[in-house]
Amino acid sequence: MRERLLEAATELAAAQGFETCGLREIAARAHVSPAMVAYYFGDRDGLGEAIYRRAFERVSERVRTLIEAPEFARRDGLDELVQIYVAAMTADPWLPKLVAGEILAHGASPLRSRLAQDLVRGPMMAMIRWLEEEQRQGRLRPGIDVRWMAISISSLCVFPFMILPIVGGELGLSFGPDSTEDLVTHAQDFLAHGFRARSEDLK
Amino acid sequence: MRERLLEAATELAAAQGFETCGLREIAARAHVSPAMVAYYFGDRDGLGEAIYRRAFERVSERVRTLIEAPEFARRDGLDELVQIYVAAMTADPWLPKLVAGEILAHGASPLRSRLAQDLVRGPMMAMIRWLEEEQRQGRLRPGIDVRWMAISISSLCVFPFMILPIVGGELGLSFGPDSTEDLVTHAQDFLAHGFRARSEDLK
DNA sequence: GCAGAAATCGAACGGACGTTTAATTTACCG
DNA sequence: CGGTAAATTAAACGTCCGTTCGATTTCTGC
Repeated sequence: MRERLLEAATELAAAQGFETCGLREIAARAHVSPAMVAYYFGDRDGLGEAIYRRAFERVSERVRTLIEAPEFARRDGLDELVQIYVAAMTADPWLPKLVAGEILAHGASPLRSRLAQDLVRGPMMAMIRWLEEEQRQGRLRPGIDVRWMAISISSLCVFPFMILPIVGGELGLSFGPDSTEDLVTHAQDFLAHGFRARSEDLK
Repeated sequence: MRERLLEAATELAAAQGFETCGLREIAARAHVSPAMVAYYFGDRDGLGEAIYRRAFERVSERVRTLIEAPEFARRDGLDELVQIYVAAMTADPWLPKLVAGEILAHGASPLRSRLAQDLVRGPMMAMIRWLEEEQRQGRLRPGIDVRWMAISISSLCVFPFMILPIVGGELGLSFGPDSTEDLVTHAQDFLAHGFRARSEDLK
């Protein structure tokens, strides 16, 4: 039943934020009594810690696996990077909401800070190091701070998932596989022109 | 005292999310009794509506004013657009959190949906129409959907404000005027290479 | 200066929440 | 089969929250 509780809590936390959903609601969705939360996780915060830890570990694992795959280095890295990001977001639709919740969270929840740190020091640092190597080899434009590059890539791939549910309808960009494919294509094209080195950049 | 309540509630909502701060806390910060909320706004939701309406109206007004300014069309629009976005974000630091809260909000709060719609139909549509005109005149690369262009520009300028408080420390990008300036410079450079038409794009 | 209206307050109410506890069911094993 | 431990529950407890209400203060117009 522990796993059922984690699933229910994750779904509800993604849908409306963990802070706003009650223990009775979570327990009802998991078809157990609210007392099970105390039994398995000690208290409400324990459940919160558990679902955030599980979520971050899953995505961290996925991204790391993809970025360390042997075929990654051989192909066009930028295009691949976009696909990895977007694939991670579509696979776990609650991910952007988790990031959003992280922003809204109270100042210093030590657990969440640590989880965010793990995500940064792991996959994000791997990406930055890869960008550095690409830049050194002349495949990316020189003179750009790779940290800002990494942030821009994240922005292009993550933020649309936040804003599209709000503005997508008005813009005629429905939120489905089609739009996801368009996003990948657009981001790849944008990054190719924005970051990739060109003949005229090399003197 | 009505204004004082709105200010206090906005500050707290930006700091920790409106849902998580109590009426007594808001009232204490405004140096009034909790009963004043009911007196001026009916109930808690009324106060929530009021602060969101005020926030969206202010930013909508600011962006629209800037984008409709006569000197805007004459200068390099892309650079200007980045400055407008970043200026709006730094002027109202709670703005990214408001967007984040919008994402986490319960499915269908009709008010918030309407506010988001106003923001899209106003400033965002103005930006898209301007992009279309620039593209038609050959100053932006052809063949790119201007809607995705607009989303990318928003992403580059807004998302860093969400993610930097989380990962900035680890990356050595402190969150101050310096980093803001770097963000503007980087985004401008990125957009210039990514979207602006070049000689080799024109055949 | 006073009457009436507007503004503000303190205290209390009812409900929801997280948590605890004692009792009951279920599962395991000798 | 029986007994012990784990799992699960229903009910109750104390607390905090949003709200209400009657009383009190402050403003306003005559």
